[in-house]
Amino acid sequence: MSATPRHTSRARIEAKESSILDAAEKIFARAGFDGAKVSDIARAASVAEGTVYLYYKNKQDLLAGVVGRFWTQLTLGAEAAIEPDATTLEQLEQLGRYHLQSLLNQFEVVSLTYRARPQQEQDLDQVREYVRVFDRIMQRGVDRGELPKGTPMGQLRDVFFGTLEFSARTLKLRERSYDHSVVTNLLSIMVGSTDAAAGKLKGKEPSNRDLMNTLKSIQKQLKTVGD
Amino acid sequence: MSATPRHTSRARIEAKESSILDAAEKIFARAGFDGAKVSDIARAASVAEGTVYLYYKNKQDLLAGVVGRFWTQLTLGAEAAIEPDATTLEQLEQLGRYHLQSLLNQFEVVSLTYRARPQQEQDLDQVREYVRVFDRIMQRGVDRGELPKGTPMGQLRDVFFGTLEFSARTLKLRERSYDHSVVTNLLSIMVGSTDAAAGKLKGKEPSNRDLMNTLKSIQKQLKTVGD
DNA sequence: CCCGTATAATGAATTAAACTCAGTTTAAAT
DNA sequence: ATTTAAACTGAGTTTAATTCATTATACGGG
Repeated sequence: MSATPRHTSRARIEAKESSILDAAEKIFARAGFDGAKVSDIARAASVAEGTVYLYYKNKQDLLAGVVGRFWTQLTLGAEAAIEPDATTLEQLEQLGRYHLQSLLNQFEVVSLTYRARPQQEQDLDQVREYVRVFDRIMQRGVDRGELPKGTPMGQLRDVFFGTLEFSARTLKLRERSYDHSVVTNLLSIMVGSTDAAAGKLKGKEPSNRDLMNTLKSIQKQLKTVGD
Repeated sequence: MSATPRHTSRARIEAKESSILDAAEKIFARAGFDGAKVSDIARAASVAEGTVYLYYKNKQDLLAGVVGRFWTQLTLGAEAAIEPDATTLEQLEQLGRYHLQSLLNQFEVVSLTYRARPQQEQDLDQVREYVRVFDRIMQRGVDRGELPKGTPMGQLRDVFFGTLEFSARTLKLRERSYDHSVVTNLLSIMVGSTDAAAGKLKGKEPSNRDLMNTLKSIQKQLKTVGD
């Protein structure tokens, strides 16, 4: 008698919760957090206002639900977008493309992330989970010998996500659409630095040819954009 | 009779406005935007609640005032922190240090920036003004010949500010204090890419020695941090 | 198939806090 | 000292989040 749900199937409840989240996402994205009324969200979900509060403690918590689900889905999408057999560099490019494209496509929801919990409490767990996709790629790169042992992953993670996020804002601000060169350029920069570190840690002097190729690819990529 | 202020000196009014902003900054930083009550802000400024609304249309507008003043002061501080005669690289390092330190010291106010106006209307003008400090350094670097003519300033600006912002969040999250190596590593990466571009645009093959020095400096800096 | 009842849902009532505005005070020009 | 427009005040209004007493529903057992 303990494991028996006394009422209402799990599926039914989850469907309702999901429809509330759908409605909330729509209204929050349209009107922003302050502009969104819980009564509007309830109406959009075909539910009474009080029902929302059965599923979420308050409006902030509802926002956290929307944002959390978004990042969870993003994690799944990212994992699907990455080919397991590709090289580390290719995987980073796949993640970079996917990330930038997602930031642009769902700019409003991403923006809501920063309203979720300013810095109080534990940060959004789902965001941390997403970031691990990057960490896994890098770790595998090190394990495979494609990246030097001492690669500063934490630093590069901030470079990767920080740059993409600011690039997305810049693109939005200038009303431009997805631009693949942003990702390519970013990777050129990161690769330059990891290659450099790799050279030393492998203990062999890189040949002039190797160096020139690295630098040429960097310079080639950088040229395609300009300001 | 037109230019004569009929009542109350400008200085007096500006002092009051400033004291309201001081109070608002204190309360917003302490409690966050939603947690801050206008009545608390009014009390902290020794002013009636209605008076706040004589100076600011609403609570959002008050927040914009606080955030705007912050970035304006940041611009002044940045300009003071940069030695006019230093090389471009040194100036970038000075700006980077100053920026990261400011982000960490005033983390709460910086966070409020993103609540100010999600993406609606024109973005905070004062933030744009601040960003120009970076642009001026880069432009001067190009003019002086320290940076290649085709340096993609827009891209590098996103790398610079994006990385520093995410690094600041990471440091806060891990409860670490200012770490200069973050700036140094970032510059190594950026310099690597500009040097590469410079090599081509100057039309001369970089010597193996030059390349090795660039890469060694990058690798040296990267080594100091780790994850 | 119907009943009992625990769970889920409702929406009117409560509360909290942003915002307004009619009345009062103040600064400075005369 | 008087005048008066600008500044200020804070009680009252409004809006919207949150609560909770009441009603509806799902479903296991009879």
